[in-house]
Amino acid sequence: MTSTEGVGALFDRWQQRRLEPSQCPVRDVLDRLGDKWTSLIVVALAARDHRFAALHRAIPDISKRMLTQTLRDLERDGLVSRHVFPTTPPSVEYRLTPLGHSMLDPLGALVAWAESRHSEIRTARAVFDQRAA
Amino acid sequence: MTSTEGVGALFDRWQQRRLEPSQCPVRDVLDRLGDKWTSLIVVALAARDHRFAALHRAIPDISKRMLTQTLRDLERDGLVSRHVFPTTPPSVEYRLTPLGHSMLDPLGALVAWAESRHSEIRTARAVFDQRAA
DNA sequence: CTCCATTGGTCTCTATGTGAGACCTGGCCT
DNA sequence: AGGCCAGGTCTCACATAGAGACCAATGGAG
Repeated sequence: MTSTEGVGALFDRWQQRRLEPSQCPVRDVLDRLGDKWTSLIVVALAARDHRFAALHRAIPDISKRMLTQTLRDLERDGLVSRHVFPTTPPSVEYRLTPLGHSMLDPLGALVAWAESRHSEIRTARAVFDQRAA
Repeated sequence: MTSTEGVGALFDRWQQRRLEPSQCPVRDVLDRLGDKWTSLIVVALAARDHRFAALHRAIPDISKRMLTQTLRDLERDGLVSRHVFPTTPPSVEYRLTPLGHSMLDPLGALVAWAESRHSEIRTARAVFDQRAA
């Protein structure tokens, strides 16, 4: 079965379960990727482990508040682990867990899609905006 | 090269380009998937074409406001097409474009990952919440 | 001829989420 | 004693999202 058929079939199963978010793995998981920063942080941590400040430098337009919050959520979901070192001042390193690493293949597929289709999307936007004006 | 290395390498390229969102395909595209409803709508339309009200029934907890807005964004990006039929009252059908269909394979990979890892994530959450309390 | 229901939205108001940036902690160096 | 560092938390202001009333055009019921 292709992924396409798979997604359609999955949708029908959702319908049967009436899309209760707590029952639906996809809602549960895509809602997390469905925030502005999660995937960006995962990709940054895929490249290498990062300390808090380094992560903030890597993704300059996230606020400390959201960085903390997103990291906590990722930690809670078991995708990221947090390691405190007793230096002074204490330093904290964030790493992908094996579970986090297991997400990189599918996420990579999406990223590859994004790269290959980007120009097509930008063209579509330009056409749409042209037509609107 | 594995997707993992691919994602890491991509990250380094982002760093070089300083992550300017308009220059970065991944920001550009993941920001769109990074809203609460886009992927859900794409998956619904993957199963079959939908009219506005049917889509609203399929995803009951989206507001009309956000449904309209998300559909417009998807249309603008060329992932979804809008077809108006001159019935009375006029009916509108939404369909995935070929570009939209091309996203289903990578999206399906992510969905499959979500399904297979869901119980692991739920366990991790329970452990984290336990520890916090 | 009037009244109502229908579809695909838009509008307004409120609630929630996000960002900016000040502040905190506490040990070390000068 | 004063200032610095990392890794946060806190508060306030603003942007975004949700709920639900409202709308326009038409066809059918009475």
